[in-house]
Amino acid sequence: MTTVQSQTDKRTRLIDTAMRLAHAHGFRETSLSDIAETAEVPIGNVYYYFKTKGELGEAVVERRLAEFQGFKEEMGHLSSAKERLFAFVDSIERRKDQLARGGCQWVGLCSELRLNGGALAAKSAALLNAPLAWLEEQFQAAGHGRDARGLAVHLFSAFQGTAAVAHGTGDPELVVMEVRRLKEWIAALMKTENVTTS
Amino acid sequence: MTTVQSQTDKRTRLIDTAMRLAHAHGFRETSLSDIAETAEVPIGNVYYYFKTKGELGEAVVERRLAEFQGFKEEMGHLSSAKERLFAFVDSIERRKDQLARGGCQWVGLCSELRLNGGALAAKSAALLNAPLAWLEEQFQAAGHGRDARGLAVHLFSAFQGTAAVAHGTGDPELVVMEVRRLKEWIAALMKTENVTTS
DNA sequence: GTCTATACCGAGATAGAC
DNA sequence: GTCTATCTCGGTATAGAC
Repeated sequence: MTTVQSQTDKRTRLIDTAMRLAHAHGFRETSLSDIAETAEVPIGNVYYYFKTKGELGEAVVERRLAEFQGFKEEMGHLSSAKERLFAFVDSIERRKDQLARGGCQWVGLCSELRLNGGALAAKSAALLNAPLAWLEEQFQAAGHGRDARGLAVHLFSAFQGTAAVAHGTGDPELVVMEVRRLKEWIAALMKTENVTTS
Repeated sequence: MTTVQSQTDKRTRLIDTAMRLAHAHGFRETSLSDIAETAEVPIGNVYYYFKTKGELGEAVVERRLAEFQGFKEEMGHLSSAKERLFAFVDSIERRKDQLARGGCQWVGLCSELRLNGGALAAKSAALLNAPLAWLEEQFQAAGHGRDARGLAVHLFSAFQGTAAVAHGTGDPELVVMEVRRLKEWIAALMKTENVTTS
């Protein structure tokens, strides 16, 4: 049992560390040695858990996707789509420092791995599409079925752009400014045609 | 004279190629061999023009900055800030395919080189700040001095986000959708307090 | 000024001892 | 299952012939 646990511990530690370092410096920029050293796992031992670096990358993508799944479930407790949209925006503000330091942890990874081609590229596209699809559902549920896709793209773009600019300037306060604007936008939109719950 | 010209030609070709490949695959991902081969300059010869890869990177940044300077000058022909803001947005739409393929050529480079530290990082920050400052001036000139900075950040963020999402999905039509939205936003804003020319 | 050959290093990956 | 030693390759950079 101890053995099994220490196995999963190491594996988990490797993924965690890879996730953190990849967010800070980019995945390709991060060497396996860096990851192993930071995770306190002997360098060569990494290959016991992951056959290639790409496989570790997949694990990181899956972890990020799971992260978003977790977010969705939290949102499930809220009763209206409007509340969920506000909660989404709030979650952006809560991560302002993280965003200013390394950009968006989902789309940053996605656009980086996109070039790799193969299974990784395909899988990483979900990092973009999952949040987009979820936002689209919310707008639909909020009675904006007509251009739910457009609204979702707009909100998500605004989020991405804010992350990019905050990262570029290193200023987390820009996130706060933009979040306020986004909230006003959602509020105005919801007044237009306020329909239903869930 | 022929000799001198072929020198500058090679140097120029190297920068051009580096710029193109860096936009497509990222600067660090692009090897000097790739650049030299594509530019049809012998590999080792690169070091006659640039002592290090970083120096070539600087040249690329400078070229991108010059590109934006050129844009500013074109905009100078327009008589009102409002027109210039619309022209900015139009220029985004014109580059939709480029954006869908490789993201924003300014900020993409900036955020990539940011990690490098040193002179390159400092210089590349201008890729973000120059457009931001210019947008701020336009909003000021258009009579929105109060929150010109906020408006500039908003517009530029929207641009960046659109580029990121279009790149992630590979769909240039998202740019068109967002551009329409941005134009409406500017138009509404200008009605609010329409003041002056230049 | 131009180009070739090569040194050098760090990264990913493997073999195999324990 | 765990870890060390090592191979290989590709990239930056240099020395030096022409």
